[in-house]
Amino acid sequence: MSLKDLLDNSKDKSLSEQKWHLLRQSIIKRLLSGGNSTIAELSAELQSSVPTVTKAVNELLTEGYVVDLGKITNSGGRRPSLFSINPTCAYFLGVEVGLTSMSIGLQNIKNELVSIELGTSFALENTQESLLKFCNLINSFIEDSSVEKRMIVGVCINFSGRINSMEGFSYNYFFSENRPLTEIISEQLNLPVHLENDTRAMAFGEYCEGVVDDEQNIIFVNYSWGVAIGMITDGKLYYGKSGYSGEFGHSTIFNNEIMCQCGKLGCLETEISGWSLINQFKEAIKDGKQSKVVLDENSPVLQHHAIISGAVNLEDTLCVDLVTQQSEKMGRYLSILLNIFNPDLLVIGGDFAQLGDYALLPIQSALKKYSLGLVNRDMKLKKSALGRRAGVIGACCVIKEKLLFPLINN
Amino acid sequence: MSLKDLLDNSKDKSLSEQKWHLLRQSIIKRLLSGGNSTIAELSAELQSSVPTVTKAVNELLTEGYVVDLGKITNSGGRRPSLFSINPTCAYFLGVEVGLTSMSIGLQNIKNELVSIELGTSFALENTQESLLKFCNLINSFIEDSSVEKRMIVGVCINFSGRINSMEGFSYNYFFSENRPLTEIISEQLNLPVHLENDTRAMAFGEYCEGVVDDEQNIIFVNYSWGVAIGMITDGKLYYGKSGYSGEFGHSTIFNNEIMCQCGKLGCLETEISGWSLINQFKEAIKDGKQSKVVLDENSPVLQHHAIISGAVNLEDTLCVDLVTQQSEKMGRYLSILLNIFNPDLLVIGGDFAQLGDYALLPIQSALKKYSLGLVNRDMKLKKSALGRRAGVIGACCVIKEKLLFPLINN
DNA sequence: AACTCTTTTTAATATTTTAAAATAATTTAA
DNA sequence: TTAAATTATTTTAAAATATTAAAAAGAGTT
Repeated sequence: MSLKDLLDNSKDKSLSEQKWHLLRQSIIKRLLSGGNSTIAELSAELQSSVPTVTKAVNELLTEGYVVDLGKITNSGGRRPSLFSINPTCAYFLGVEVGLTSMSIGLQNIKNELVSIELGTSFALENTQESLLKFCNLINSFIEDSSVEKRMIVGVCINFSGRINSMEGFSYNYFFSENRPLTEIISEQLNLPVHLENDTRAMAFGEYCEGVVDDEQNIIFVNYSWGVAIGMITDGKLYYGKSGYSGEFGHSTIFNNEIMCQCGKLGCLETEISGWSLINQFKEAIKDGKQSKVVLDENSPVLQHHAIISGAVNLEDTLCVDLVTQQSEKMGRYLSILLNIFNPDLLVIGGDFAQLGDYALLPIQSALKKYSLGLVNRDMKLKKSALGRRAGVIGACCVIKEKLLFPLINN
Repeated sequence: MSLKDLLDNSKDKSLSEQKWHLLRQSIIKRLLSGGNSTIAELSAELQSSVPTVTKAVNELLTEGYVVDLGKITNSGGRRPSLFSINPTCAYFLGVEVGLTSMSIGLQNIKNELVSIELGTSFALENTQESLLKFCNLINSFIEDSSVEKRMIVGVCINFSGRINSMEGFSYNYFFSENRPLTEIISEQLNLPVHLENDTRAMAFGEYCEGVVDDEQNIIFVNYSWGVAIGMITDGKLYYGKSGYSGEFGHSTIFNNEIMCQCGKLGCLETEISGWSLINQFKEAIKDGKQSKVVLDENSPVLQHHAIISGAVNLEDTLCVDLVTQQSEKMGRYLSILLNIFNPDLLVIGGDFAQLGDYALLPIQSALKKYSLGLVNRDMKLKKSALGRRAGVIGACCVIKEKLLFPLINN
């Protein structure tokens, strides 16, 4: 029993075999998206007769894809059996890689988190050794988990740098000119591998298991060290042509002379981002402002966390002022996106989401001020619900979506 | 023979009737999207046997939905019959309303323009009389056309003001609090009516019949009196929550003190738009600049056209300078959209598209300068192919899509 | 004119649906 | 409380429908 034959859509079958295969897929699809169902419900929705559906469900039952949850009560009459996807029939692995640490998580097919490991220390370098170390850490995680490796059907790895999801190439880290990185890692793990942009994965995580209810048009802002957005349009993750969409942080917005990490002048990130926050903090101290927070000169990332924590935990005036100013600016420029997208929901995620209302309220008021009323009234503003687990959970959801796509979109 | 029963998806049929209905729909769908087909092709793609498909096609043939185009040659063997949608089996009406004129067009189901009337003078006012006049003009157009009214299956009307496509309400023109405007017009025309944003319709027109080849992620810029964008994401027209998406022109971009037509300060339109072009022209004349163009003080819209025509037809230095400056600015701010969308294609439409390279080249160079290289390399920049017919043709395509949606998405 | 390739038709086979009967549980009424 | 009526699922077998595979037909090629 493996998902592979269920997903296999090769055409080396006779017509009636293909149709039977399609029916089985439709049942799985229905159970995945619509939750548990009775035979009668499946029959009505899949436009197949009760005897046919019964036969197919029994087949899936003995193969282990589906489990019988027992009889349920209804408004009189014979009680039907309720069927569900067997949650242990497939698992999905999600990995998030940072510069100094990585996180790994494992979910079953019902999106239930089986195991998660956040912030394992790992030095991301552009070497063969680093790549092997990376793969070994993942393999160890799998061995330590309670799940048999053969039950894992795929892996999604999030990178913050430039990657091409479609072709499986990574440009900033683990770069390899000839072969797609996915192929190399796949060889080490012996599992299908998909590369994903970290912000996009976070957005999808919030969509599947986070703060999103029924909203179908969503902008997720990853407001952290840098700034990027992930978009869900009409209920589908948006990629753009090559999967580079969402680079909001490198929009040329300001006429300042600050050089961005990307090399251009005046990017949004030069005034609105974790790294610019540090510069603003240092500038203020130089100007004689006082603060309870002392920065660790060795680690920029720790500095960024210290300022955010200074605002939310210590209520340090300077930190609060700085994040408020930034957030209001962020709101002003997010209003451009609001006017363009008319979204149902705007989610603030990333490290700045920890600030809660310190970030959300200035953003909200700036949105009110700068966006069109009609568009602003249509939208809800919320904070990420998954926090720092968003990336890993999102990765698990992404690889599930990718692998089950032929099944889900038919 | 009317499309209605073919589109009818009501569930008051037996299972086998429903399935048969679905097969017929699938054949029509295939012929609409994939072009003409033989029975063998249909059989392979629809996963039904040749005898079954033959029976269904023969049924559609006698009902008049499908026509036999005769035998075609292939690589030896018996020559198959090629089948096509009957182009006269359904017609779609598109209407574009401006403040002083309107345009109407009629297309058949194969997107062939049967009749078009551009720039019929009509004064758009918020009165009952104006609305009745409007409907009468449409009814006259239909009578004057060679097509029987009963063969027209729906109407799409484009407005430039705020409208809610989903609910059928118009806010700026023909406003009615209680009943959706679509309902009122529908009563007068005795046809199903859909309201659409003009820029979105233009974008869809270019997608279906204009400059778009196979691109699936497209930004269409309606660069005219105002500025708005229409988006196609993953091959589908994007609306947002209520259909207000695309309001790029009212993004707060500048820190100037110019009041926009929308009432806010610093909108993109205050420096980049047809109406701002007039102000810039007058300002320049006041500063002593020379120009061959003399503006008609009575009509702002004519002024706007005069300056654009001055640049493209007279090669007037001032006009060329102004549109070049504006276009470069436009390119700079479009680069934000590029970074966010990573589109395959950026289409410049609206009145400024008449400028050709006077507009396109400055936009292109600014895009190159301000957008991310990766994203810029992914994109093609093109000029609208449909010109001022984009709105009407787009409207026809939109109403066809709306009505055939259940058929197309199954 | 025979051969090859492909579509179309035909008839046998297989599958699915339909409808009726059986089962099972709840609701109502005596 | 108990039994009948009601509601709804499940099973069964007959009927309807679609598929398969073989044969026929059509059209070009050797």
